[in-house]
Amino acid sequence: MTRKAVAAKRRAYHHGDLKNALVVAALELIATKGARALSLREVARATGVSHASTYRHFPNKESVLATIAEQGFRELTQRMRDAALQSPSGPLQSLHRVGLAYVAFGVAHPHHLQIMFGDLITSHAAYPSLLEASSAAFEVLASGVRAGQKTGLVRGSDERLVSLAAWSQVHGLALLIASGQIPPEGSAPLQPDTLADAVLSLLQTGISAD
Amino acid sequence: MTRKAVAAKRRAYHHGDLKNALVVAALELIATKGARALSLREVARATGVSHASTYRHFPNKESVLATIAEQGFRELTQRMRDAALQSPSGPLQSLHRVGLAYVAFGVAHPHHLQIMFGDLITSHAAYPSLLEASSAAFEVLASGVRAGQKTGLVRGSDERLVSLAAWSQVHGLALLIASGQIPPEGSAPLQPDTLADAVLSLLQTGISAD
DNA sequence: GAAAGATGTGACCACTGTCAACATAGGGCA
DNA sequence: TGCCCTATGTTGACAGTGGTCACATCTTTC
Repeated sequence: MTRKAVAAKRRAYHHGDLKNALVVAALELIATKGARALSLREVARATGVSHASTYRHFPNKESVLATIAEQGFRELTQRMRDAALQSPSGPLQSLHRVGLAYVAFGVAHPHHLQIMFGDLITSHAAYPSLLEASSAAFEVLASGVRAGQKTGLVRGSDERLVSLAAWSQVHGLALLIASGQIPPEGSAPLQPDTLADAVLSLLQTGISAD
Repeated sequence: MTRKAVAAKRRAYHHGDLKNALVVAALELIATKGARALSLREVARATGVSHASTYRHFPNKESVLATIAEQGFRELTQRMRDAALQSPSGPLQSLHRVGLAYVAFGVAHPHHLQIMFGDLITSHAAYPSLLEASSAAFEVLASGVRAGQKTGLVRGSDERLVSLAAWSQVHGLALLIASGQIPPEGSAPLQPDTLADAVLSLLQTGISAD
């Protein structure tokens, strides 16, 4: 056992991995109380550390959120990539699954979505790696569209427009579900995945080549 | 001139219409500094009134935001209704225009959109009139879909699903544009309305009957 | 014209993000 | 081995916030 490990065990003055510990604690708090209610002091408290120690690892609160948002984009990208590759049965089906993965992510992590797309982070441009992570996510969708267009299965005018349509559809649906805005009128309450499947089918019809 | 008016003129102890004045001031501040940065004390300061007076008219900060959100939904509803009625050239065109109106609203009032759909308001259910206002907005879209289905121009299985698809599309697009997430790659930067028009055409193709 | 209710005020509380001065631990060099 | 330097953590302070209270002042009603 190294010196460091021993020190860590008896809750040493130096934590050893505070930066990560803080992010983890922040995620837990966000999961229970929402992103907006997050306070750095509470995060520090939960980590068993003084309130100012945060500032040795992050310049400010926003940058903590930016870190979390970036992680969110990376996980979203991963989920979409996995969905795209799983049983490669053609570009359209692949795109459909990517969309489902996006919605599923949003439903599973509504708070993450809020941080990623809300206004908690004033300017994404201030965090290059965040920007890069979000572009990577968008790129999964865009490349799916390109593949579809290459095989002639997806309408071909402008890749950006079709990608954006798909992105909007999936993004809007995820947000509406995640924020509980879908009106549950009627006898049978609609399940998120059923709903997503149906909605994405309509999208698919729209973007398919004639 | 009434007593009240005279009193108002010399900045009386009693304001006369503080509730509205506060909302107006809040809107101005939000327009310049964003919804998240809004503080009740600043609103009170801008209105020339003590910070505690706010609490004679609103139980808390959230309810101020709820009022603003409600106003937003009412204006959105109005815009969509106007768009639907303008030159009645068939259900599909009408729906298309409603969608454009939605996106236009979002682009014009991104902060409003944030308040209406963000997590600034913890539970919409706590504000019945807000809930009613948002339902009214959704209803404009839904009734457009119904009209399309009645004339056989829109796919007919489940009205809710088609409405939701349209809502998602338009909502997602508005949010992506309003939050500046659309990647401006390429030589020609896409204009919001051009973009919305193109995306909504794809949606239209998707929901049209074969 | 007085009592009752509505509306505005200032003092106060607990809490927040952030900063500066200080404390301590660990790694590199003698 | 021992010492210094730097990275990391702490304490204490500041201004600003949402919210409540007792109190002041105005309006309405009888």
